[in-house]
Amino acid sequence: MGYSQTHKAETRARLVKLASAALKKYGPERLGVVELMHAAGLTHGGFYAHFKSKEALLVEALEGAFQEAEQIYHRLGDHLPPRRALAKFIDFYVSAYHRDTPSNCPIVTLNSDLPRQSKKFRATFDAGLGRLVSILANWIEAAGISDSEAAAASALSTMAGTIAVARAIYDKRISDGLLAAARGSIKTGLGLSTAELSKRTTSSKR
Amino acid sequence: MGYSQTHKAETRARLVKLASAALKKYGPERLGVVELMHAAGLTHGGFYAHFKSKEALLVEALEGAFQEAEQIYHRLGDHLPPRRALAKFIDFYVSAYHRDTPSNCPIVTLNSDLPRQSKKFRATFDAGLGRLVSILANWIEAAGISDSEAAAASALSTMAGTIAVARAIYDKRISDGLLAAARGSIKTGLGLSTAELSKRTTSSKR
DNA sequence: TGTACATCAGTGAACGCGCGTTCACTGATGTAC
DNA sequence: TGTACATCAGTGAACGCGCGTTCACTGATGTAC
Repeated sequence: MGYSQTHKAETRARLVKLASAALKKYGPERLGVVELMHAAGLTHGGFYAHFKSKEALLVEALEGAFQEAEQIYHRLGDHLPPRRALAKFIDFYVSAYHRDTPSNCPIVTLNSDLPRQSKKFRATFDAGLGRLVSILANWIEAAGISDSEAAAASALSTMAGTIAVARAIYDKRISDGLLAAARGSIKTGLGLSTAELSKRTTSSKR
Repeated sequence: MGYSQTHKAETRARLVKLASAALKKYGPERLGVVELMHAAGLTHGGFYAHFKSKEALLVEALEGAFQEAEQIYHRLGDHLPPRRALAKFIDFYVSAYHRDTPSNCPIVTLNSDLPRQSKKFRATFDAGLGRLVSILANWIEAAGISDSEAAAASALSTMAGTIAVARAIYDKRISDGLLAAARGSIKTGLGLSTAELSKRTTSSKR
């Protein structure tokens, strides 16, 4: 009866994925239903066969964005001793590459949009943020640093703020200096030794 | 001829001030011309007697927001030795009070909105941010810390990011822990001694 | 001092556009016989 | 195997609403005489 059973689910998944990228790039306000459907090769009317409303899509897209981030975090830190993982993560996150790649971390794009979003959206953000913090907190705890949850939250918000502000600065020299200073400051704040401080991974340069 | 010469200028100044507060509270998208004029006790049609467009208003409102911030920074740090000024500023900025007071710092509210705004708006933000960074950099330099400009930019973006994320977290205990951890981390990053670390000013509590 | 006039800040109805949402319809696909 | 039928993902015109902007008008205020 009708299309194959998987067809609709596939289209839906594609929409969520596209929306997730658009959300991180443009924010909730500028993510348009018409544009999204066009990007998926469909017309806008079909949208409501998949989602109850734009808001429902936003929540799913945000959830997807956080899940993707979790995967990246895990892939980045797995099979590394915790202090190495932390240093690598900081170098990866607080990088010129991340600054210049808009569709990346939901925290950076959305933090100042949040107070204006729906309760469900904010709750999803809250939960997703908590999961990312936990990943960092695990490394921090394993590295023998006390109060790991607060330290992780502090480190992550710090990094997100740095990227957001770095994107606002025209002068690339100043912006690069900001990034370097932030990397150093965050590592020092976590008590990472200068050995790890100077360590550079490939993903941190690009 | 017509109204007194100062009347129009006064109305205009009032509009800019109201817009500045609304901008910090709601962001550029949600700042409505109709609402603004109503808040000023006028009707929306009169708006264009004062401003060429909404965008022109936004730029002036943002400039006003930064000038206000500059004054606050100066008032806070003047007549204090630089290390004390720095510590006081960090305690003031990274506080529960600041987290719970939305219409305060343009950096926190606007950082993630910026990529979607006009070039003029972004340039105004860039310039304003630079001025705030300079104020911090002066204290940092006077405190004998090297690379003061980058350190100041790093500290400020860190603080703004912390507040933005803290606002997104529902659980106040976690959020408070984040703030405390961030204060410590920023101070450590700037090499402020534990003496200054434990120092508390009245404005930091509230 | 009083009156006619000119100015222009502010009014409020109306317009246009973007955008989320609705809805009657279509046509490709799978099922029943 | 082939034909009639039912389903439903997707179509595209249309609607409604918010919001920035325009514009003909008003009426309070200051100037000229």
